[in-house]
Amino acid sequence: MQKKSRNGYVIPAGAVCFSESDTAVNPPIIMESTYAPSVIEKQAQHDWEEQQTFKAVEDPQREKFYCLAMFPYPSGKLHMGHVRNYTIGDVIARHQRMLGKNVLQPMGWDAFGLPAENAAIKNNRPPAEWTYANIDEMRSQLKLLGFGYDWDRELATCDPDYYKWEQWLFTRLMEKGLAYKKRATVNWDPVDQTVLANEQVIDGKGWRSGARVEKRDIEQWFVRITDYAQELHDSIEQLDGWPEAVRTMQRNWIGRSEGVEMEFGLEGSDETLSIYTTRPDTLMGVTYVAVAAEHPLAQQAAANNPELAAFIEECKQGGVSEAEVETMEKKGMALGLNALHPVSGDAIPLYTANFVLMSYGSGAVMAVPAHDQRDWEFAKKYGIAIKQVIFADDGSDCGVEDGAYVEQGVLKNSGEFDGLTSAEAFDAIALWMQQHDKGGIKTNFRLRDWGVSRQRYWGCPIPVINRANGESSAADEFPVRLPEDVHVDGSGSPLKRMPQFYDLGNGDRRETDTFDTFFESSWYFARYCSFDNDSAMLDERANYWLPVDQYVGGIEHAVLHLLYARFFNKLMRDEGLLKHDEPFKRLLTQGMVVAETYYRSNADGSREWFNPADVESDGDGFTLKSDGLPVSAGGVEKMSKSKNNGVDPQQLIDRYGADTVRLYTMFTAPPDQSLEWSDEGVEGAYRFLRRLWMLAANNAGLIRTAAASQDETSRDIRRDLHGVLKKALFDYERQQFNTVVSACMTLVNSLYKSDDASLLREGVGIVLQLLAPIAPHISHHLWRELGYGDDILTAGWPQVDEEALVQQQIEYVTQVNGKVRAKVQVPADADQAVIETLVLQNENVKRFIGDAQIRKIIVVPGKLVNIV
RNA sequence: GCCCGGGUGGCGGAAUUGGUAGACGCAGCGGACUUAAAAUCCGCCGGCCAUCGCGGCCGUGCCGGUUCAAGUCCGGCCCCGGGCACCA
Repeated sequence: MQKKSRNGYVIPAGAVCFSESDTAVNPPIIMESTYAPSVIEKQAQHDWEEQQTFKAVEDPQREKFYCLAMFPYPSGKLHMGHVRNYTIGDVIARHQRMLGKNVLQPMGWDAFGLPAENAAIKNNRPPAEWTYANIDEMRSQLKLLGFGYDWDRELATCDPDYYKWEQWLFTRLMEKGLAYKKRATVNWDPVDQTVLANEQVIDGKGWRSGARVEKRDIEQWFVRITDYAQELHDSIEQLDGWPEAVRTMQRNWIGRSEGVEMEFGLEGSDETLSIYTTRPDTLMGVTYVAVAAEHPLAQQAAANNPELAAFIEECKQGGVSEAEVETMEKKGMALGLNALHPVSGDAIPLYTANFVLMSYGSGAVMAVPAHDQRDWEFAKKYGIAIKQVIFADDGSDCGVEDGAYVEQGVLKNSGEFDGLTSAEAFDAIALWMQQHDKGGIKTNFRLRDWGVSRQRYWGCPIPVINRANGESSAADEFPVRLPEDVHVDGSGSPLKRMPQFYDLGNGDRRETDTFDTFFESSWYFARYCSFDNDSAMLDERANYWLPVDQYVGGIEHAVLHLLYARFFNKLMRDEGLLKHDEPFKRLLTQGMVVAETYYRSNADGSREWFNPADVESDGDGFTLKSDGLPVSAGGVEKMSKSKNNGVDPQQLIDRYGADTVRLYTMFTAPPDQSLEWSDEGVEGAYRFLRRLWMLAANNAGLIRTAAASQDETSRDIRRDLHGVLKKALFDYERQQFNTVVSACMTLVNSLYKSDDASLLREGVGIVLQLLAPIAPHISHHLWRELGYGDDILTAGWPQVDEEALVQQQIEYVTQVNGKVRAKVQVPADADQAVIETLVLQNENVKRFIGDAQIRKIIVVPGKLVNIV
């Protein structure tokens, strides 16, 4: 018996809980009455370390499960986004472990990157030092959160033992012709005399100098991802464990299209201009052809046309990002040259335009103003003819006076192609091109080859030697080690000033560019399997663990990182290093962690941002706690240093413990949605864990000595218990952990109403098991303390007792004309006729039917009746 | 500009995928306990109307449609977020 207050509610029993009737046989069971996370978490983590619980060992006899969360960039301290990401991963890993799988969950560091160089400039310390210090800091924070990693496999991409293998692989790609050099456009800061990342271009200006950014072509290394475009496109089909949105984004990014390639003639020349279009049916409506500003034809025409030369110069202004190119004002200028229409032979004016990209296709596009909106606007602006050749086949309005008609239809004004539908014309024109030796059907991809050269220091050196004779050859020793003792001042890569690095004698120079950091993150998932192999990139162990069964990471990686990793997997497969075709079986893209922002505007228009913790509401506005003066709310944004709206996970762990932080991040939003921070919500999560603790502490004696006896009320509670359990197990399967936590709360609430020992033992056990992946420390502790067993992680997974769910009476929601009018109790075994009779006897139902004729009665078995 | 998501109470969210809208939690209000506060426990909690506590009408960003039945499906808009190839 537990102690009860006068009104019948359980009161905390102090440090000693005992079962009065059993004291003679069993000594009182001592259990701490207050929940002290700092103590039990340290103890649980100690137990796991001592038992080597999370050490992963290959075992072909057991079903494996490889669970991976995207490794962090070591930016300083852990932020809430990390906590969320790694909690989701750990919940899945622990769940699978409890299901009996042989689980691998590793952790490492995506350690190369731009921020280390910026920090180096600011602190005047080498990037390596800053990076390794951050890794140490963040590792210890991850450990405090109790994540079940096999730390033996930890890796950092800036470690030569790691990056030497990607250097080696790159030289293999060079041998296979999959890596090549070509000129490509970068952002150039004319003042700082340095290449800028897109992120460093703000409104077309350099972030430090403020100078107008220019486009500049330089020699760079590329990897032929386009050779794999078709396979990367087709195997998206296999990725049925990925969110549909991500598969669509990847498909669109690769951008497979069927079109026609055709040769346009050039007036007064034997040369031709190759043009690709997905709308060959509009061919007879072409009224101009546009080429990129860097196109040889434009350059040529500019030679004796100063006005054109000035325009081409103007096109060089601004950054290279697609968002910038696509949103700027569309401008162009006639070259004074004509192209010749491949079919009619008519002269077509050539223009150069700032929206045509040299790096995409042939750098030339045919323009059909009548049937393309951008072409239409351009034609209106420059007084170019608009010739309609497609008309609606149902005779509906299809004029082009107010805008382009972009639908498919029937051809007119198209000579021999008149009368064909768009689809027929596609084939007819392709055939015509083929017969006249001027082109034909071609599959095109939007995807471009992967430019991997970066003119930066803190990255993996590209293992290439640039020979005195102008040729490039692969390095033959690995690693090509990046010097770590350097001074970074922002004036370009220090490697370019280090002859001891690049000067190989005889005029041979080591390449000073480094790899895109996506290079490192494209294969780390595989290296975890063969982490200690010093003689090969990968080994057989990779074929045991891979593919990754569950990958977890931010939605912002939906295209680039995931596409490059898929590509690298195929490269490694074709190198004979791996067997499987795809690296990630199942993917969970988690949402961002966001919080309210607050600011004051400075005189110069800039904003000073205040942390939400320092702001309070005064009813109709917000004030800063320190001075009581008003601040403005800036809306909910992703937690960031720049908006000063971050919450430090460390402080929360110190105050509430890791279990509360983990529980809160799982409970407050489903994993794939953005999570809005709330301090009160954390308080609520903590309250729940304390409540669970008290339930256990108050009933420890009952639970430990439970006998199998149950009364009637217990049967009802047990039915609910197993109903909720069923839902929770379903939610685990679909990875909706917020409702798993809800289920646990519901269970604890109903268990508080019972003093049936057997029910309490079963119910508390189920709650602990359901909670074990989410709040592992408290579950680990109580499982042992209440005598369920030694280790909850090896105790199996709870099962629904279907017997317990059986009901005598079922409540039918009864609608009249689709509106709920009653809830009627019906025997579980009633047939349709009985259900209808019972339902029609209900007073409220009768009232709403009145003397209306019943047309139809719809019965959804076990649930609902609708009387029409 | 292009591609992909998302809009449900005061707030975070739930609704087993077309079948009771608002589970669970936060905040708030009322009560119990306390000398008091905190903690804890109990109750109420979308809006409007009505009433003995029966009950009714409206309600899931906006407009329209399909259906016995729509938060869920279809068409058209509005707003917010993510990505756009050198941030990671």
